[in-house]
Amino acid sequence: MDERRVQFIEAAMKLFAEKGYHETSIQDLVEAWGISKGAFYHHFASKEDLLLAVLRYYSEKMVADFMADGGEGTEKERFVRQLAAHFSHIREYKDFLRMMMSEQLPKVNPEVERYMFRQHGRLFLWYCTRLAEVYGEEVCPYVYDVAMMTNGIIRQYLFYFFFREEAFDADAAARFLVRRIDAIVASFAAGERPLLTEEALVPWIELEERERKRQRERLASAFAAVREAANGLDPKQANDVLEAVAALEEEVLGRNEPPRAYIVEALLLYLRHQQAPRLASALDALSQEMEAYQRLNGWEREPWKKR
Amino acid sequence: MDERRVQFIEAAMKLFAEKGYHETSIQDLVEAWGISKGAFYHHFASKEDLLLAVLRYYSEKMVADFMADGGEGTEKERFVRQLAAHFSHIREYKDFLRMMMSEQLPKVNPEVERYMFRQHGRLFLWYCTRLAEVYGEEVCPYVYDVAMMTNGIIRQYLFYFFFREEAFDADAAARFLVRRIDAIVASFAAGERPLLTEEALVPWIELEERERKRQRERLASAFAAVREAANGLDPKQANDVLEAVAALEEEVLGRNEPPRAYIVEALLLYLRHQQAPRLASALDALSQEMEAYQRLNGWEREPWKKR
DNA sequence: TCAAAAATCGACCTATTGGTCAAAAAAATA
DNA sequence: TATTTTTTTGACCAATAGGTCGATTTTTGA
Repeated sequence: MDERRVQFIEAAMKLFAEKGYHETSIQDLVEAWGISKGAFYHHFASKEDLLLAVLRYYSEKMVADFMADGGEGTEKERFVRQLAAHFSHIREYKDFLRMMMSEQLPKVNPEVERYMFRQHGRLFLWYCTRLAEVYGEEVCPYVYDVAMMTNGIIRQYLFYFFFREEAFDADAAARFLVRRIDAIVASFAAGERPLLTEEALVPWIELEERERKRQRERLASAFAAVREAANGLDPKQANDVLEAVAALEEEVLGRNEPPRAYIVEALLLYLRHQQAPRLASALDALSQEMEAYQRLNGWEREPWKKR
Repeated sequence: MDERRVQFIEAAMKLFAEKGYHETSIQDLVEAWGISKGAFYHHFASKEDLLLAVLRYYSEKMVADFMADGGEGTEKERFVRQLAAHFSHIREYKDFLRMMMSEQLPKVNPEVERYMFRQHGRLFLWYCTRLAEVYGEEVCPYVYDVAMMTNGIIRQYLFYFFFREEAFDADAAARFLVRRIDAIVASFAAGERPLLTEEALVPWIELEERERKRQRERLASAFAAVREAANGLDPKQANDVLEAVAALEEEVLGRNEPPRAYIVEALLLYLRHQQAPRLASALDALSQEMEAYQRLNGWEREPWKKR
């Protein structure tokens, strides 16, 4: 990522954590960074865009770090090491955690909310699979409960860890907490019924996933509608249009990366230039669906560039 | 409390939970409630005042409800019943919890922050004493750890409980969770060292308490300074002043309730009317300390009334 | 019944905010 | 060196926010 942007993101996070998102004006940001307002808007499309970038940057960094390989040894040893690493890195994420846990996550932007929600689910699922690996098959019926409790316990301790000033032994803490989790796991022995079941959780943690799938279908049918509309054209033109549509579909649905804006825009422009009213309205619908699809996938849109 | 005010508070919480504090303008509030802006400012001194009132109202209600007597039976049975009651009332506090847990607690006002922090500590201490009662003396060395985990687990489950639509068996959930806590408690058998010790926690949970004590001392010395200054006056006047000061001290420090503003103001006015420069500056210092003291005690100031 | 007090109204004010833009400076490219 | 592109500037803008205030209506209480 643009190095300059990273610097800005880190400085912004500091301010956000100190004063809160809403209370930090762009003027503040710009002064702290020693540049002008115009320059700010050269790097970020809006204040919300900055917030999203900040959240993305830290969240991604932290989750990746959390999920890093724990090295050699048994699964449990690795798990302990993963936790310990996370605890000892906590100071790096202090600002981020403070923002996330103790105060506000602005409701300003549904995109932000959705993104954080998804991250939450991602972490939870990671706990589930990791705990299954550590404790083997016996834990599986209760894995959601164990993951829920593990998550809760760790969150709570994290909350404490950065309120305390002195250093602490992250390794000992991790071992200590895992021993508690051992006890929780062991307590399920007697064929007890779990509180959380997969079916009860699926709508919660996979709400996003499902929504994305549905949007994908909607998008596909928008493509179909454009193809349909192309039938009304003369054969030569129809052929051109269909090829362009195919390319567009490939760009948007065929790859696992964010579609390249210039390709999408170029193809749309080309298609719009085919003078055909029926095509035009189908294209409007299509571009709307494409936008929704990208938003749902949390693909970062490039900051707006003047030309 | 003013019934009208309560209605307003509840309506406001709904809006805050839906749209977020910052995104809810006074215009929105006023429209939702069907009154005018002027009327709003008749009931609340400012938007922040409203927020504080809202937070206070719900927090107090919820904590009180949580800490309600659990009825008959062994301590553990009562504890389970307390938890179950809390779980089943959750829908009443949905808005509040959503605001507190999943998203924003606006950083707008240090008073708000301090208040919520204190509530947090209060709940934690409640867990500590309650767990000690339930599990007896053996748990005492680990009670802070157990409380921390209990708190974490319950928070996390609460978070889940109100994302789920269907009803659930609060009683079963409480019993289920307490069984896990049993296991955690049992796991400490082997004379293990706790992670959290009282001395490590005291600065955290009693930071407020200590600060309040210190402020009390500062206030007392401000009173002493005024008395000192009164010595320079002629005997008759000095006597009047000393009596007024004593009355003021009684009002502010002697009772366990918020001092009545009109008494404090009247006495200050009276004292200020004694033409004595040395007294005046001591009085300035005093009124400042009094304000700080009240703020620290979280005493709600009456909404400003026009006269 | 009537005057005093409380509650309500809504036009109005000021300050600030996020955001724009034409022009200038700096950097990159040829 | 000349020219194009990127980056930066800061005055400017419209919108909106929280908040005020004198006038008006409603309620209270004797």
